[in-house]
Amino acid sequence: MKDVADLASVGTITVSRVLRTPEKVSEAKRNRVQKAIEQLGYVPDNTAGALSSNKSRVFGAIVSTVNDSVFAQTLDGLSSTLRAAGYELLLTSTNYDPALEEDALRALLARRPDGIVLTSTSHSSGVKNLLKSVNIPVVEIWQLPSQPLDIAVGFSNFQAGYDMARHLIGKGKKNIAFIGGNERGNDRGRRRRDGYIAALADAKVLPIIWPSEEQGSPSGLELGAAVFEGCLKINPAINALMCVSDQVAVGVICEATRRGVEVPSGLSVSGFGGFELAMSSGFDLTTIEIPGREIGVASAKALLNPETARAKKVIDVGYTLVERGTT
Amino acid sequence: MKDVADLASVGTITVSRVLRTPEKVSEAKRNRVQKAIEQLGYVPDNTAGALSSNKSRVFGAIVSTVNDSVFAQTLDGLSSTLRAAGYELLLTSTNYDPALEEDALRALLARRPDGIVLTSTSHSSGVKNLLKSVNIPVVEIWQLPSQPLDIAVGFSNFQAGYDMARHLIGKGKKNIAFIGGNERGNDRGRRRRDGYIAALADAKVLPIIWPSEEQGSPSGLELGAAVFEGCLKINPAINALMCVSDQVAVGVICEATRRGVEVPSGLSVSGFGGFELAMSSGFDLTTIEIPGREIGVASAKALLNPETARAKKVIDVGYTLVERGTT
DNA sequence: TCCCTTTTTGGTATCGATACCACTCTTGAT
DNA sequence: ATCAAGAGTGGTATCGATACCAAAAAGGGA
Repeated sequence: MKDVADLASVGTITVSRVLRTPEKVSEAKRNRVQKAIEQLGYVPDNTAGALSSNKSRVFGAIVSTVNDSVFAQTLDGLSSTLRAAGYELLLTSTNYDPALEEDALRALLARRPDGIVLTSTSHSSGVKNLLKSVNIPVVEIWQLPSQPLDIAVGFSNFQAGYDMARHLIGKGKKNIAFIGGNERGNDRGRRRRDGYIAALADAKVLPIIWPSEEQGSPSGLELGAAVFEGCLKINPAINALMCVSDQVAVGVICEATRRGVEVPSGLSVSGFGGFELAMSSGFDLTTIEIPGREIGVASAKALLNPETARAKKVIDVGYTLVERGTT
Repeated sequence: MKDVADLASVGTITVSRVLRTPEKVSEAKRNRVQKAIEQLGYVPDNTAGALSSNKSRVFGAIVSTVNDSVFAQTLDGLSSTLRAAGYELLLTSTNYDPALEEDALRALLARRPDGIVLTSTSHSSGVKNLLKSVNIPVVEIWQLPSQPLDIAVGFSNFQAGYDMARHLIGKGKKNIAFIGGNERGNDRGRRRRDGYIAALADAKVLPIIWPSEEQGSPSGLELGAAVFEGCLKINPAINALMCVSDQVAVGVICEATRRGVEVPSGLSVSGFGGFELAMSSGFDLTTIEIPGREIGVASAKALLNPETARAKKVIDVGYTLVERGTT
């Protein structure tokens, strides 16, 4: 920076201002500085800037996994929006192990981020204390806790489950089973199921849940395929399956096609997520579409503008029940 | 840090050593320092450390998209391995726009990473110059360029395409079409196609490629479904489809099931990628499995240990042709 | 013309860690 | 007992930017 300043015959502070607040520098000097920067191939050192200004221009994110297409969309929206504003994203994944969260957080905080994004629901007291002590914006995403730590961006899984169940009931189906959602640590799926239970209770219909909590089960597509040997064999009266995810629903549909079961006349199937899988014309799946990318974008805005976001506390991005051919 | 040092009655430098090189501090002082750290809830400031030691303990990654499940696995492997070694990952996505790469790189370099991971193939001269001037390890992943900038970790798309085509030929299929892989900027798909072409040439069979370069086309699952109205209508003799990706292959299989076309007796189908989609018992798809996570892990090791990695220059993680029921 | 306000500019201290060097204290061999 | 080698420890300068303050330059009204 000194070199640039010398070449442009200005003080170092003026170079700094050209980069951070160019409007405060006269046009003549600004141009001279910019030319010098280009000529020397100068790349500013943000670590030094972070130290002196106490602003790192970096945000940290702790996700349970990157390995999920809707999470990926969220990350994408988050990262693009932050980058457009001159910030970067420091990414850490806990691989669904809540015990790693505190370690991961500590490591992130050592990099002095200007804000943190968390995807997990419940936090250890160590995590809460750490977050309290640093006093930076914290955004919890993908769910709407009743007591957000700071700011929350997401949608109501319960309400979405409720709406989908009502949709199936409205189609005249009386024997509706809920498939999946009993994995450890996946309380988003559990809330969808709770919504389903509530909707059926309101309609005075008994809920059917498969697999039960106790039994271990395959997941994703395989679970969908297993439904025919499990759930439907036990209770052949079932004529609608409300699946915890699109993957499960696609598994059901593929297996139904193979067995010659007509969808939706013989069996209605609904999914959840709005992955590419479901949107594709190949399956024509009725599902709940979640604006994954928008969650990322809204979180980024909340981080960049914590005061306005804190006024709302909870930002509901909503969801869309998309009715297609499988119900 | 001063506070910790005072509380433990040692010099600040000893506190630093307890954190970075604990083996160089006597056990008594080390314990005292660690107690003081805990008592004060001290979280070290890495931005300051980065400034003085010229080591940020952060690596940068520029990916074309996070929104792809195998890329996601790679990121996962990368991030976990780095974190286990006390490093973090600064993630940037270019959304498949090569023009953004230089901007993204400049922004990353401002954070003084200890190394960079790139996923794109070809780089502008601006990018090359920037990378040359900083003198840190650079790892290009997911392909094996003949002239790597520094270190490359990946596998040969060409060879994989060649092998799969040979597999289909070995199954006695004579009219094998290659489906997809003509998207702009996706030269990995193109190399698979080149491998296919080479294998057919060796076997003295004419290649059939659909859709052609010129025509726009849907992608993923939809492309697979469209094959029946496009490719197979034009040339009904085709009895094997080698798809550029698992998504396309699954689209083909679903549509085939719907139309009552028997797989593999009437039509063989192969995929590429080894996504969850393909591995699931629901489809039983013959495919090339790519060790996505391993690419991430190997890249992390290369970054952490650039000297040994540079000795190899190119690290081939290979792939596996998994023969299942669709061929 | 002069004085006051506003804009533009630069010097210096500072952020919090580590590098470098110098020093003390062990330990073991002669 | 003496010395050399090595382990353990601390003081001080330093990394490269920005904050803070002060000063200079520019504009504007009387």
